[in-house]
Amino acid sequence: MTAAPLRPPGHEALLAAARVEFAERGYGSASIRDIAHRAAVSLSALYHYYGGKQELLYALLDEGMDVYDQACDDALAGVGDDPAERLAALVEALVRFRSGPRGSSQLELTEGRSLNPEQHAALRARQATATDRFREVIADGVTQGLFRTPEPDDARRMIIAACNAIAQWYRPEGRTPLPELIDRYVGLALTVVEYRPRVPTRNRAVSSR
Amino acid sequence: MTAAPLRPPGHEALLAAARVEFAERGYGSASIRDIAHRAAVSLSALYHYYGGKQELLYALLDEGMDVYDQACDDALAGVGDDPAERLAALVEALVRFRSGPRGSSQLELTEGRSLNPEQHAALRARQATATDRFREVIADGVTQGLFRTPEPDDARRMIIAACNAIAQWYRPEGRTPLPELIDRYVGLALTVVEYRPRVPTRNRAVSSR
Amino acid sequence: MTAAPLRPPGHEALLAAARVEFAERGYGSASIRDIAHRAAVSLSALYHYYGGKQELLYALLDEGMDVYDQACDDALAGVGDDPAERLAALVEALVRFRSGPRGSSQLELTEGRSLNPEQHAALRARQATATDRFREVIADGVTQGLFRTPEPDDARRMIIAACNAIAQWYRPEGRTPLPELIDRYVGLALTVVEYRPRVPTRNRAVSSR
Amino acid sequence: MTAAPLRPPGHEALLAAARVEFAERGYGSASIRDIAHRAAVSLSALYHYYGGKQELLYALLDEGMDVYDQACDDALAGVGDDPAERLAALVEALVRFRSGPRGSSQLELTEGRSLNPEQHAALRARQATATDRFREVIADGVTQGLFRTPEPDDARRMIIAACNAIAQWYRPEGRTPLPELIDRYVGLALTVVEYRPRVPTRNRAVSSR
DNA sequence: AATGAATGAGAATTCATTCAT
DNA sequence: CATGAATGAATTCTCATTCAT
Repeated sequence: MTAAPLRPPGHEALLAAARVEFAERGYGSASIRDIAHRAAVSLSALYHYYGGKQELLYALLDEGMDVYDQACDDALAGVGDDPAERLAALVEALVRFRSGPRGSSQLELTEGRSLNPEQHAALRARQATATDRFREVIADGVTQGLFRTPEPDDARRMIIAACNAIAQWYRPEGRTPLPELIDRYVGLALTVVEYRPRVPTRNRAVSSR
Repeated sequence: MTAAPLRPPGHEALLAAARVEFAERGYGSASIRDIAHRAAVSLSALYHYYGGKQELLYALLDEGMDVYDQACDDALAGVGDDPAERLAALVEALVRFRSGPRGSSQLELTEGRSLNPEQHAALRARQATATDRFREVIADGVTQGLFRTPEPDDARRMIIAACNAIAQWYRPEGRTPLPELIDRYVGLALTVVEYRPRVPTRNRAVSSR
Repeated sequence: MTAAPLRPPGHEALLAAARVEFAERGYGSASIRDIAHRAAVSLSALYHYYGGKQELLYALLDEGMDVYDQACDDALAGVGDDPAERLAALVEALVRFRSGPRGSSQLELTEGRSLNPEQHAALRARQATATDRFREVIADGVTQGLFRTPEPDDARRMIIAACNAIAQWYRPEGRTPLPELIDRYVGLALTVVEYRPRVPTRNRAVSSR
Repeated sequence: MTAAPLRPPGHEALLAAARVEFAERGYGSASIRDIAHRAAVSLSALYHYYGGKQELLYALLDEGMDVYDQACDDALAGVGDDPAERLAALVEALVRFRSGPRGSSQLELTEGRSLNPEQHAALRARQATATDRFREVIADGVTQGLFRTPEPDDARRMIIAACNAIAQWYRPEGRTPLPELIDRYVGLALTVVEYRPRVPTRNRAVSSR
């Protein structure tokens, strides 16, 4: 006797197929038949698992947020309190997400409009949470005098927009290795917030005498 | 006496209506009936002017590029040779475009996929031209030692992505006046390219003695 | 001052274009725009000359009957009273017509249904006249004992059907020269009516002694 | 207990309705809505069964060929080797087909142009097979000296054209009983090929002495 | 006389969804 | 649980025709 999988076997394939079709054609032009076909699943099975096209899209976007949230949490858990370190961790998580399969389509950014109001609201709440992670880290840095940017909101938007845009041009088979890409975007982010590292404590103590 | 418009009167309304519908619902979900209705034009008239839905989208995106290209040319014509000045001019043009009605939807970025291959290629060619304007200015700045960024490509992508993203959140009726927004994004752009102004020649001459 | 042509210059080209389009696509699938385009005539000009699609079709079929009727009259005028000679003349005229450009499409046979009742009736009246020519000649032959066929109606239908069918397979650029084709179909027609030439009177009188 | 029909119940009605509409109006002028309506079937059901208008036409023509082929096979199976007998059997089958509901419209002859190239080719291949049946029988008769026609191809075309034309004028409710019609067309066919029955062998042997 | 612009009616077709089994 | 058949609503688009000039 084997344990039943939590989700039917078709789910993963279905979500992957939906991601491809929605990304390639857009929600409105994508056909639910093609999605089922691509997933090698009967149309009826799709309707058995999901309530309809919209719900499938929502499940897709929601699962993407799951993955991204988890990645952010993991990244932050691995670093200390330093705002620069934390910002770097967030940027790394976002760059990894945007350069990977789950985030390579900007479905969350563009197809939220195709959800019904409740789904749309729920998605935006999750997105706000994701934005807040950046906002808080940058605010911390500013408070501590490490980030000198006079416009933290613009800086945050710029960083996130830049990372999101990676999905538009980055191809994993290209010549830029991911670690190098991460380094560069972390560097850019720190530039944008105008990061000025603290002078080591010992020196300052000395000079204060 | 004013020059007669080159295009029939319905065109402007039609393109405006199409922009709204495509932006709100996405190409696939937008109905050509609704577009005609919104433009207060008969469906037949729409087909009289444009060959179909795709062609309407193409005309829309193409006209947007016309406006943007013109804005860039005008902006560059008003400044001198200094790379920082020129970059500032380009950023201003892009911010203005993205915060205005023509560029407030990111249709060019997301709905190019809905064009046929020829249209898609034509659009991408125009987009490449637009990108090149930034690339050249940044390259100039780097060559002259004014822009210290080690990764001009990433810097360029970041600046453009940030400006593009303005369309996602900026509302003209909001509290940020456009000139201030421009100032901030110009500042961010110069930060990103790590602009270091040349020391004025006279001072340097004096100190060199 | 030159005499104005009875029909505007576009007429011939228009009818020729209509014949091709109707024959290739069928009345319902043919586009009046394509016809005008093929005739290098503006759509408005077409409507200026003809009342509409149906009227164009009628003019086309009517003109075809003009040509065929004329051909039959000419053929009969060239021969004497002998039923076999007259039948041969009619067959020749029909074979020539069906193998030529005007009759190469069987529009009169198939697209009469697309005419309105009055037009349809008028066309059928002309077709009946054409049929009667054959009927009378065959009846003469039977009366005179030259045609032995017991079923003159079937014989007539067979001859006409066979000649009409030429349009389906004959190609002028093929290897069968038209005169030979005519000979063969005349021969077939005489076989079908079971033609038995009269024995010359003098000989019979001599032999009867 | 009867065998379940291989095709859904709507198919028969749909094909019959399509035959009527296509025959009365022509492919291009016939409306798929009217066909569905006449068959008392929803438009969606029609599309569920057939891929579209063209496919419906193809199914119709193909089914007509099925019926005709079967009729020819049955007719030939019931007679011996004698070319005259075999020709008579083929003529009977064709006259029966053309005077019956399946063949009363000459759709195969006129609307093949409305098929796509593949369908068109497939149909023509079947038509060629049907033609070959006549060709072979006539060739046999000529070889055996029974058919004296000097132009077997023309004779064949004439016979087939004449039988096909029956669809244009024959009405089952008319005064000609079908068996009589068949006799007359068999007689005509034998006349056209110039059939000369073999003199019974015994007599010839006797007389040759 | 001649025409380019405009249009309303209707065409084929697609699609998400439901339902009986 | 799972599915194949069935469907109504909506979509894009074409076309013969008209009309103002």
